Amino acid sequence: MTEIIEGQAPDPTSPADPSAGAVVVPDKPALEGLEATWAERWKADQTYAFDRTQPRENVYSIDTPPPTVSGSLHVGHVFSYTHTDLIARFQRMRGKSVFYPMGWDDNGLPTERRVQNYFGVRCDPSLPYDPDFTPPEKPDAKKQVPISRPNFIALCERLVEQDEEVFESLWRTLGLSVDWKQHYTTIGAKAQTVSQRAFLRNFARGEAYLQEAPTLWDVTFQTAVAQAELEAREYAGAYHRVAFHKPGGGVVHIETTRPELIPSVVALIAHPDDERYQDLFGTTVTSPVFGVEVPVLAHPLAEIDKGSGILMCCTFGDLTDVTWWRELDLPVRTVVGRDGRFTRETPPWLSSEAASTAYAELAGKTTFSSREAMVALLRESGDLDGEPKPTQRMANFFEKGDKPLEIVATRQWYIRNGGRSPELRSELLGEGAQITWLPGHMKHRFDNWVSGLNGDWLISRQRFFGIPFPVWYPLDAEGEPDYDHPLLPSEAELPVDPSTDAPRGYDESQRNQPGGFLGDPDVMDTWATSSLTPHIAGGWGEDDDLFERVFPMDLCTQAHDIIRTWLFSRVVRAHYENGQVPWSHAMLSGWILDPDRKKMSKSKGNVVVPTEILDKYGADAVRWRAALARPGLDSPFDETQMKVGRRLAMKVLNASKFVLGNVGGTSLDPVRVSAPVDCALLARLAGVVTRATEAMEAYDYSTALEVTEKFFWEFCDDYLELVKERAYAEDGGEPTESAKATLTIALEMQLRLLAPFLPFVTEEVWSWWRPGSIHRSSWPLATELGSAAAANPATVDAVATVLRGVRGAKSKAKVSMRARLSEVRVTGPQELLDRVELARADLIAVGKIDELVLVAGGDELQVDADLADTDAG
RNA sequence: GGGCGUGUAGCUCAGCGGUAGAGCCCCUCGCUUACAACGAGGUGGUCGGGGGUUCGAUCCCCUCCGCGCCCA
Repeated sequence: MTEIIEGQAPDPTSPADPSAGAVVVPDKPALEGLEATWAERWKADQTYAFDRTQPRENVYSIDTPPPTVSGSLHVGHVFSYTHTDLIARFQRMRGKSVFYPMGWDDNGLPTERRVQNYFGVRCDPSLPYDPDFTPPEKPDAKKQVPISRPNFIALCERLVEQDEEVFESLWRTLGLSVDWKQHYTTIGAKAQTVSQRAFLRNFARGEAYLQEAPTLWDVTFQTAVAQAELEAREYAGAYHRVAFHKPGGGVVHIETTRPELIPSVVALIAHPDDERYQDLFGTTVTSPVFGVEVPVLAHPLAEIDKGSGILMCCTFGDLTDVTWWRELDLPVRTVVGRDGRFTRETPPWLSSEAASTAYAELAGKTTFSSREAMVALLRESGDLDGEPKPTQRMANFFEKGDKPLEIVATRQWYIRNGGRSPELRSELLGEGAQITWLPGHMKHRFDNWVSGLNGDWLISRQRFFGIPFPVWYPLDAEGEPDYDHPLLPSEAELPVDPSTDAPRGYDESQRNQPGGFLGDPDVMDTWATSSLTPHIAGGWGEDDDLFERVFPMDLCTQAHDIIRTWLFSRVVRAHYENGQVPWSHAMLSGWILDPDRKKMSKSKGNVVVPTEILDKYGADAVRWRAALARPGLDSPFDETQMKVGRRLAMKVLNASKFVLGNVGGTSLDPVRVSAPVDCALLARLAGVVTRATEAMEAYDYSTALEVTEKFFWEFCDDYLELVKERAYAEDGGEPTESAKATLTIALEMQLRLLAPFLPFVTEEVWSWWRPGSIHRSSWPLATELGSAAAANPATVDAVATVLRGVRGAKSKAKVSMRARLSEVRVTGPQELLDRVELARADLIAVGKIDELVLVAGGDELQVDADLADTDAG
């Protein structure tokens, strides 16, 4: 008996060994329990271990999205991760050493909130690290204990570990062929070091910079928000028609949805072509209530046909205000603070008695309350024309927030992403063109996003749970920070946390002291970390030998909604760090929609929990359904489809039981295949192998499954039925041996074709008589079949047509398939009749036909049958 | 408003220049020694509407309509 060493594919072209060991076929094969059995075995055997001794050309490496561990997974995730696994398994069977790591995204807001609630703590970066800290025994969400950032991160890691176990178990049940030894997290020391090192290099090369500028600000989360995190939503508001006063008397009306910002007005603006305001351009007007003098200016972004055509620019009400501020060189007049409330102190430009009295009505209020107060003031002064008219306006929201974003001037870290540089934009578009997009049209989304960028990538967040910036600022004698000369660690010192570590040359006692230092309190945005997943997973800077074997990667897979974030940001970082794209292929999966074609989301309550569906139908069935969803196409979730996948898995078990158990097929030697119809079947199979292989090579897993599955059902329904009698014959000699060998060869090859899709059931059957794991065996080649497949596959069709005709006749006569037929007449062109003749004996036996007559005539095969008398009626 | 995609049997989807396909659903029959949580057979469509190119269009071009996503 031949032992096959793991990792070494059996050589199917060698003469089949009849001694391939005992065939053990269960009496009643079942799908239940296969996931548990094989997931455990694969883990123990390290079936999917990455062989890092292989050179780059023998490696296939994959960058797959690290799931947010504090979130929950739904069927959509299960589908798209399956798509990745189909490719991974195919490449592994093609002989590649597959680098398929799994990461956990435990960085960012969702985890932060979960830790706060779970442990009853909150992060206060100003506190020192307490090595002996233990969280409160009875967490009280209302009395959260303040702790240092390192303590907070330690708790996050503790919690995340539990989440990760649940996730890993789900992925193992689903059969993802991940190498679990390669796993990483986005908050761990490795990710911190990589993120900080990349940041230091970006800074050294001038790609990262610190700037005080108007920033989109979420008042709920108290943090800056990047362009990629915006979501435009309809927001109920009202147009207020408000009078500004001309110097010589008379008024000009503007319409605004945000009258509360009148105290911060810096100009009125109309379109340069707007006839109505030509006389006003270059003059000044005074604001109602506050009496502040502002210029009337012209700018093409003002829309002539919207409202009165003229509007007020406040710094800052929206992003257009930022453009005007920049392009028209306007002053900054900030009234809304970071907490979303109007500043308590009266701003200097409102120093007149009337203005400061009026402002007192707004100070300290939320934008909502101050709007009411402002409207009252306008009514009082008579500057509100008519009543506010309700409207829906589009406002920018943080995708996780529920209040419209404000714009405040803050100091933030940015990475240049082309938003302010046409040259860089075109370089990045050029990088996008290097990637093979699957499907191709997804490139447009990338191009559109890059072309539409209007500012650099804001990477700092005023949060706690994230990767800190490795930066301190020296404090001068007055205790004022010098932001122009940040203190940086060396790469060897990484990772650092400036909230607890002191910069080189200082000690902890100098923290926040005049002449001392100040740690940068901010953390990196979660995308700033995950933009480096190929580097984190690939050991960049720590294990360069590994990195060179896996980078640039072959494939990135993800859903299409994060092209603008995750995909784009990785292109930016690899462009800077490696001067190339991070992967050659990007495969975008669609979404799973609920039956009403709405995207599944937790808030809608239409999420299908993956564990339920896996329990109910089995992993192979769920994977089968996932494989039907082609790259980039959304597909509605339909449970009835899972049943079809389950039936296929069941059929694999039963057909295998027939071939290996009942018929007792063992030989894989194509030389034993002699009957013409058997050769034709193998010829057809050779064609299937070729087409399935081409499809898989083109990442078209759906087509590969389709052609394989179609053949499999025909194999079961037609061929297997046709040769049943011959295969069962006890002293059938060569014809029987031919049938048995054909059945066995075809089954074995089909198992390998199906292995990426149905890893559990194919492995189960493989284990009945083949050594090793099917997942380390080789992807089939048409040439394995040799001359046995050198026949015309059309014979299979001709014979199957007759077989179906015979069945149809019996079905029409409403008799059992076992009923005898006294005579069957087949008419058709001679060429086809010759093919039917090749399987005469099989047809007679399986159809229980007394006499089979072939009559030339007509263009296609027609079958007529007479029932034998005994069975008629 | 701009961009991308999509509209084929009741449902989910293939096909993309040469007489409409699959699975599910539905109907009928059948327990035949792989499979009754099964098998066999069958019904079902003016390929979104309208123009055009072509000997011929579901497929190519134009236009309109519906739906989805991305960006304004």
